[in-house]
Amino acid sequence: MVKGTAPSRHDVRCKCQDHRNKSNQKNKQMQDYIDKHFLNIVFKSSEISKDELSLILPKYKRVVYQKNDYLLAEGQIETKYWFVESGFIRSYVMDTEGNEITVNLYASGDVVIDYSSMFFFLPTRENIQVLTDCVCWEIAFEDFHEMFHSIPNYREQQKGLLVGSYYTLKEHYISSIADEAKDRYIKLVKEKPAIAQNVPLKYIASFLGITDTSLSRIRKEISN
Amino acid sequence: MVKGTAPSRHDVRCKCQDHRNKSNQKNKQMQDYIDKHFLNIVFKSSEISKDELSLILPKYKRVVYQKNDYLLAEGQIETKYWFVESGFIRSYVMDTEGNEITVNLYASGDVVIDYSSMFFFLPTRENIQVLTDCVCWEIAFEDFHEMFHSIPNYREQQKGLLVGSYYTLKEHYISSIADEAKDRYIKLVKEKPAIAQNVPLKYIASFLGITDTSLSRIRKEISN
DNA sequence: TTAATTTCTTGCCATATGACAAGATTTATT
DNA sequence: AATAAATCTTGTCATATGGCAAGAAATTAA
Repeated sequence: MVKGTAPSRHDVRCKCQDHRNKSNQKNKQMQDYIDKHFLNIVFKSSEISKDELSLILPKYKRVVYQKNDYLLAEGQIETKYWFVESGFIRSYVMDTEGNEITVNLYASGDVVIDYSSMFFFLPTRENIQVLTDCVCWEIAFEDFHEMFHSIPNYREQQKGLLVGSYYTLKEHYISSIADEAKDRYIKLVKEKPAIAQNVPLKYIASFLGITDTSLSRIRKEISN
Repeated sequence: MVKGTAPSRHDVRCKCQDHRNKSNQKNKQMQDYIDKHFLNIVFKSSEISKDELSLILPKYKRVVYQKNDYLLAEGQIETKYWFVESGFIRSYVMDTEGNEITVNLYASGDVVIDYSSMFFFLPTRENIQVLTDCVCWEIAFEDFHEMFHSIPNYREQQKGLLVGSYYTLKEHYISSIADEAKDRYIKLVKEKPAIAQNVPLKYIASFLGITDTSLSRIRKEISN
């Protein structure tokens, strides 16, 4: 988690364009760049080769956000998305009475994206706000789109992300119907301990579909 | 809706392979085949051309299911998916106490698919059961996969379906948290009147995350 | 047509969770 | 360090929904 003197998001650009040519020296630099890259972790379980990575990684830009910054606000059209390297992020929508409903909570390794806005060019309903200072890796939709069609392994990997998001959402939804609040909270603590420990209770409660009052009581009950 | 003397699902195969060659006569047949094809409706809002349709449509097979048939049962790996032409379908999972929880209800024009099973080759948690006699258009995963990579317009269209499913699920989930049961039911009646009218109350109730008792009371309240 | 299922409604009571508000505790700001 | 703000806990009471069970209504089977 970056604190205090973190550069503003506008200063931070990855200078990786330089790396893209053929001398051995540069190849070695690229190799090193890939190995040390945070996204190496994200991509390494896919079929994507080193050569492909050298095309893909430079498209991702390291960006630092400061607490309370918005990655996206209601009404905007999403033209990029993010991988979280460090920090915590929430997304929320407003219900008819003006309450903020937490739709998702993100931590290191997660993908932050509003698929429907990005793929359908629709104004988003979601507000995506950084809860602590954050380091993210951002990619523009055009770059994503170009690589999605030109690099089959990237396409498969990204399709996997989308399906994974769908799966996670469905499991969460089913749990919200089938399990009672206490069990949902226990599940969250087990599966996402970092979030359970670092995100304010009211956002977790809303994510679980209950009030902060209820969650506080549940916590008390569990600790006994 | 097909009834009574409907042929069993095993008899029904589309004989469309025959259409794929070049004589004018055959071209005319193909044109006619495309124009009258149910899936023409599904694809016509995409960028897919007639030529591409002549490659795509023959991969979809017309299948008839009879009331209470299962398209997919828990533990199986999904190797195909369906478009619904007519009839009503439910998908459900079992919760820890053995209750059936309706995850989705499908009607004409909908896509029936368990993305996570199909794309990750995982045994599904879902049971997909036909509630009335049904006509569906089935496509095998291999065919989908081949066309997904070889026909960019098809890929975009199918990506759109996936994103659309994600969007629908998210809206439904948000509604389950933000709106009370009565409003959710009213929304269903407005957005999917065919389902509200034709699917037994207990499945609708479960889909809305409440009991049939509650939904019955809500109905009464609304009618007053 | 009659019987057997399935589906839907309704009453009674229990309970999980919400709404509101007051304090306590922790964190941020000056 | 002092003050302010945000976060968390806890009490009281209200209410939406669940669990169970009985009966009515509709659909299906014999």
